[in-house]
Amino acid sequence: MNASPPRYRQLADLLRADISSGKLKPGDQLPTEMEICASHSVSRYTAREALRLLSEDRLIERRRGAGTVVADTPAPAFAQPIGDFDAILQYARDAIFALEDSGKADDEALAALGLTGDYIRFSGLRRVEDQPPLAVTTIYTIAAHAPHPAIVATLEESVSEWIEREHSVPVERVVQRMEAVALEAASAKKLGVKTGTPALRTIRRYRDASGRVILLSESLHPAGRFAYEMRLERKR
Amino acid sequence: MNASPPRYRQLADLLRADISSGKLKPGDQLPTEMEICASHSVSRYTAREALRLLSEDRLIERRRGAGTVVADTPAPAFAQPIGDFDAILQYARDAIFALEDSGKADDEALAALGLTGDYIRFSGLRRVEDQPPLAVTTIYTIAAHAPHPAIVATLEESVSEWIEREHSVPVERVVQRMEAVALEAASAKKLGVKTGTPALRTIRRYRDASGRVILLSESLHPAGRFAYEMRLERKR
DNA sequence: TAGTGGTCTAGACCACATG
DNA sequence: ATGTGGTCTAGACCACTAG
Repeated sequence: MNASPPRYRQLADLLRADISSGKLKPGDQLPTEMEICASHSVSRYTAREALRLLSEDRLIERRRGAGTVVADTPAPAFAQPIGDFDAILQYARDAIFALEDSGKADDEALAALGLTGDYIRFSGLRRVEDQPPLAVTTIYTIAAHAPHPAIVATLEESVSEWIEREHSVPVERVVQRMEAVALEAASAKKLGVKTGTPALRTIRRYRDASGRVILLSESLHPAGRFAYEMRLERKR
Repeated sequence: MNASPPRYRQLADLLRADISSGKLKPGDQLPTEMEICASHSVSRYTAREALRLLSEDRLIERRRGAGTVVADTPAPAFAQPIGDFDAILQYARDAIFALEDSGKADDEALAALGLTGDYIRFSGLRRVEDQPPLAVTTIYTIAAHAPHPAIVATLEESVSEWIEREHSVPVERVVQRMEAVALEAASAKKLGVKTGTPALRTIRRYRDASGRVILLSESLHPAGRFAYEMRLERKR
């Protein structure tokens, strides 16, 4: 005999059915937590757990003070178990960026990355204590919003977070690109490996609402020191 | 002024530090919820929210009655648990899998990939018309569910989709891992590049509900022919 | 059987969004 | 000013694991 699923899951399934049946369309308000408590005779905890499930599946979006609405993007077959945007910043928080050099970005390098305009370059190493460096990283920030090098050198957060906070320029979109390359001499030397060693090249472009590239980071992770892992769960 | 983060987040960060510093190693027991409540003077809700964060990051595993342990997957400090399922499948749809060889998988190869049991191996090339091959790909499928080679050779969908459909074995979880490697002679030859050429190595493990690996695919994309791109939008 | 994590209730205060 | 979701407390019972 199967035990019946917990109430918050049954409740989530009811709400989910309202969404997938079209009774609730993208943008529509869901009942508030208190309304759900009353209408289904459950405590707020149970209602919140149900809403959390839908939220993890990206079916709804919740905003304090504003309420809960059906998300625009309809349900994919697979859902991301955790918040994608914050997760991408995880690496920036865990591995410190040891600044080695900075200055105005030269036009040739910018052109190779598809950037035009004035950018400031910050070069350094990603590392964790007592370990060989994980990567050489170069960050280009739009000159108008660039922090002072002394600030970057002591930053606890990522540079993109600093810019968002200090200049109130929200990052709307991040595109990350990964490919294999051979390390050129300069990067290889900094990493303590031979020229030509394979490396995972990761480029992230952070754009604001107008599509302008606020920040671009390029990291070169030598073979064996870094692997990028992502996990996908099938949603129920 | 920055508001301080909620207590459950601070608590999660403390526990996270114990794990990434090595004070708690994979397999070690974490304090129980009640111990955390007592030692940090928080309610059980707060302790549980903290543990939930770590659990979502796959840093710990919790079992009713047994307790909480640090997850085996070591130092995922730099393995980012994020993903976009469409992005993963995009590649399988665009590039056909040209089967070249198949047979029983040998134990040595399986062991290197962390697999045990009977698997069938399918080896081939990923390509698009009139282009040099994008990758050498090897697929291992659990023997009990393996399709006949003749079926694989003409498959329009991915092998994992075939297995799901034919055997009603739903894939519950996919983990994809990417890193840089140097190509060994055999793969380099098939791709028409020199031995030692850098390549992006992509391994995907498809698991069913019980955690068993139904299918594993390994692809080697030589430098310059393939880039993996993912796009993240800010919510809220 | 004792102790764990999973579920659930009934309260409370707060930050924030909207009118 | 009102109401929302976010955080937090202090209880409770249950299903399950392990000694």
